[in-house]
Amino acid sequence: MNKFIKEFKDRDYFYQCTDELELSQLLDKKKIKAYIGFDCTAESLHVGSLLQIMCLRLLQKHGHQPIVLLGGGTTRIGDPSGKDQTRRILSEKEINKNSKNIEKILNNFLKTKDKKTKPIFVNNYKWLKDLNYISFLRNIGKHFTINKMLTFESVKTRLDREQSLSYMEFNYMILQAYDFLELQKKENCILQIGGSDQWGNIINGVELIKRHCNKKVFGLTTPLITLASGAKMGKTAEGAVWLDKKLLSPYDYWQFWRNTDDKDVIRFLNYFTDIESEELEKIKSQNINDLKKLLADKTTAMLHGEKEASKARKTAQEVFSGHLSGANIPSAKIQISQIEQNINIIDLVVLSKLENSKSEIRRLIKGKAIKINNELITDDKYLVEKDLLKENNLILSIGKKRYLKLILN
RNA sequence: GGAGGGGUUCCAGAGCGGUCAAAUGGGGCGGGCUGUAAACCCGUUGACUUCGGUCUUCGAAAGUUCGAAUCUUUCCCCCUCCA
Repeated sequence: MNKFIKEFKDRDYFYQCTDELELSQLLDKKKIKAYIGFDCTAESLHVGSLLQIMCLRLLQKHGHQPIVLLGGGTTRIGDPSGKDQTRRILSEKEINKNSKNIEKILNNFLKTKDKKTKPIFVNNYKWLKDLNYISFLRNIGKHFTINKMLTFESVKTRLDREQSLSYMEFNYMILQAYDFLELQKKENCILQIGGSDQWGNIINGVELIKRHCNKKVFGLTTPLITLASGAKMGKTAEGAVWLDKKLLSPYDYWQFWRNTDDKDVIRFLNYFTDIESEELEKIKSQNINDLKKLLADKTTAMLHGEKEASKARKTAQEVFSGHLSGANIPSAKIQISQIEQNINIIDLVVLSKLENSKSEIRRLIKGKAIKINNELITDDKYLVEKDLLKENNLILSIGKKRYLKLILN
């Protein structure tokens, strides 16, 4: 078996392939270009896309060149797969902004000095925006039968539930197939990878290319990753686990991985780090908490860099050791003009922006959650002395996980 | 086109003239236990408060009433069944 395919399987990225044997043989013979599409519905990617990103990294590792397709054009249509309702249509401006940001994030993971595996970024808006309707129907549309399109899962579920599926969305799969065709012609791309929900769309592309230019290309899908709790990877109740430090700080990202369920740790080390399987085999019986730290270090470094990862680790060490020196605690500056003499604890918390509802802060105080320099505050009328603030070593904490050093400015 | 059912707080879902800031479950948050995990237990979950209360919420608007999430009217949106 080809090495890329082997590792792809060892890491459990494998779900389905259009022709595994032939693809494997082809990969043995030459280096290829493969693509994954990312839609631009949100301003950033979240960990739900991480497995896809890991696939691109794996391609690079084995000397193949990844193509990142930004769905600037298709996002204007909206993929009905896995959606039971039409998505909100985004404005052109939003989509452009999103695609730029997503490109930046992906580049964090994929940047390399090796020219041969340097990621190629393309935006399908480039070729979709000027499509001529008549010629598109004649050249591309003729290869699709409605009979077949109606059998696709994404279409079927909508129709079964009598939920409307607009003609616009119905066309999505044709456009995605057309993307593959374009990439095949322009870049000689011969493989599309995607999540298992993309299988139908991928197949369409493979078939279109076969009919249109009588060429054989391949599709490969990854399984849907779920947490031990059964929840989908990527979204928590507070929101998505973003891969953008403006939306989720490196520290919080590190914490996300540090708090992985015991049952998921080995699996995730395999999925989301570059640790080789022999290596993983050796370390997997180590202390579970050390493994979680390793997972957090590796994943954070991959996205935000080594520096941020070790910073996050140090912060965590200080916060959870119980010995606060303040050296590694995140800090916030407070305008001196906002502080008149001594300040009420509630107002101080609001100023710190750790929490902005005064009712909530009162509740937290009642619930023994708020501390100043590790001293529990039990009275919501407690006054914090201004002098204490002046010394710049006042550490405010809420619960066990939220800490902030306040600095007078 | 015909008949019916519904829109409730983060989500699901009760309430159907006052005792409703609204049951219950999930989720979140906080506390306990522990290992920053899981499981479990407890508390809490609209905002503001001088802790007496005050203000804003039950699709939208108008109305009936001392009093409306609950009744009436209009509008908007969803769903189910039949053609």
